[in-house]
Amino acid sequence: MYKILIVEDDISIHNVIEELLKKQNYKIYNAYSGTEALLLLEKEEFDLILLDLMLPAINGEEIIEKVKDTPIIVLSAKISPEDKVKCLKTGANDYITKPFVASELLARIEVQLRQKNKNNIKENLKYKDLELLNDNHTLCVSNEKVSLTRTEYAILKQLLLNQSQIISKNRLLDLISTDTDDCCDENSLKVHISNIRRKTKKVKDENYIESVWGIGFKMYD
Amino acid sequence: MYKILIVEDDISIHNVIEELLKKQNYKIYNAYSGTEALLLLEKEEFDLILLDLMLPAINGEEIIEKVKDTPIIVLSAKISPEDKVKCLKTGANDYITKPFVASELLARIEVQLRQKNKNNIKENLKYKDLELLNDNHTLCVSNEKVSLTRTEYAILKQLLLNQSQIISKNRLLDLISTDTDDCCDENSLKVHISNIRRKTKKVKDENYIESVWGIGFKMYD
DNA sequence: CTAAATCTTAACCTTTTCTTAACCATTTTC
DNA sequence: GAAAATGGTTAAGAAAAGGTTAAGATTTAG
Repeated sequence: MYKILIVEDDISIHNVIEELLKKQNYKIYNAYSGTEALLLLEKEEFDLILLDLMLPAINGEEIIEKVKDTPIIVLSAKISPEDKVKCLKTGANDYITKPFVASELLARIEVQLRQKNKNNIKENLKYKDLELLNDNHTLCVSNEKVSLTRTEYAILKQLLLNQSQIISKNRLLDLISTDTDDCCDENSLKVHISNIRRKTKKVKDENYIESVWGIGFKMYD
Repeated sequence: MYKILIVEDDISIHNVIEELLKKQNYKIYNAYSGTEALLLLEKEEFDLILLDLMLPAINGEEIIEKVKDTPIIVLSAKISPEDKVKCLKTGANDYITKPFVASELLARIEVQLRQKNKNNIKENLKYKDLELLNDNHTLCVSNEKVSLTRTEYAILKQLLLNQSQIISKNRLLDLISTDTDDCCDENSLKVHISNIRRKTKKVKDENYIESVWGIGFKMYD
C-alpha cells in the first residue's frame, strides 16, 4: 500500500485529491503548509509527494530542494514554462497544471510509483535457488514447491525486489499492509519471518534472510 | 554522453528536435517510422526515447508496449486525456503535447535521465580507504567488510558527512539520537568511538578519527 | 455455518548491543 | 610539578532486539 503525501493549502482542492486517491487504495497523509510538510517528512517515509507551489510560510520550491529520495509531482496553477522548468530542474519529477483531469493525475502517479518499485515486471523474482512464482502463494526452493501464506509471500516479494538492500522493519510493514488491513506489528513480522525460514529450511538448510540488527532485513549476499 | 532516440516521421519537427538536443551534447539517433525504431532498438541500447504516436506502419502505442527498460517520453499532437492515460499506463514515463516549449522538453528529458542515474548509482560516503555502504549498513576498510552496530554506523556517518569539520560531542549525541531513543551520554560516546577505532584497526593500523581536546571529533586530514 | 487456514498475541529464550563504572593515560591549569 | 579535567580502554551487567513456540482470535473457503 503506497503512502502519498498531499501538500496543498486550499482545503477544497485538497479534499478532492484526497478522496480521489483514497478510492485508489493509496494511504494518504495531509499537509496544509510547507512547514507541516517538512515536519511529516522528517518522521515518515513516503512513496510520493503531491506538491502545490504556493504555500503559506515555506513555498513549494524550497521543499523540492530539501527532498532527495522521494518522487515529487508538482500541482500548480502556474502555467509558465519558466516555473515548470525551474521545478523540474531542481528535483521535481513531473509538473501538472491546474485545473487537471483526474485520470491524468492518477496515470502520472502510477508512473512515479512504477519507477520506484518496478512492480509490474512480469518475470518471476529469483534469488539464488529461490524463485517466487507470480501466483501469490508459491515459492520454489531448489525447484521444490513450498506454499506460502499471503503475508509471507508479500514479505518475501519485497525482500526479493530489493535484493541486496536492507529494508527497515517499518518500511516492510508499510509495504505489505493493504487497505483493509493496517497490518501487523513488529512482533507479528518476526513470527512471519520465522515461519518463512522454517519453510525454506525444510527443503534446504540455508538461511536466505539476514537480520540486520536494529534496522531490518535483507537477503544474504 | 547520453544516447537519445527520436522517433518522428514529420521531417521538419524531427530536425528541430534533433538540433535542439545536439546543442545539449546528447548523442542523437533517428527513426522516421515505427519499424525503423524497432530495428534500432534491437541493436542499440538507448538512455531515452522521444516518441511520436502517429507513425507509418507501426504506431507509437505498440512501441511503448515492446520497450521495457528504456524511459519513453511521448510527443504527440493528441491532447485528449484518454490518449495520455493510455500511454502513461502502458509504460510511457511522460507525455508532452505539441506544440511544446523547448525548455520544458529539455527539462523533462533531464528528469528521465536523472532517474536513470539514481537507480544505478547509489553514492556511498567515502574517506581515504573507508567507505560506508549505504545499502547494507557496513563499513569497508581497504575493501574489507567490517560490521558496525547501528550506533557506530550513525556516528561514523555524521563524521564522514562533515569530513574536515569538527563535530562537538553534544552535537554528535543529538545527531545520532532518534525520536524514541534520547540516546547515550558522553561516556557511552567515547566507548562507541573506541569500538569503531578497534574495529578499523584490526584491518588497518591507522587512526581515522581524531579527538579534538575539549571539543569533539573529526576525521583526520 | 462450519472447518480449516492464517494471523496475532504473548511468553520465554538467545543473542547482540549499549551503558555503566573502574582504572589508566594524557593534557591543561595553577 | 601536582591537581584537575578530559580522553581511552576494558569488562560486566543491563537493556534491547531477534527467534521460537503455542494458544487463541480472526479470516477465508467450502
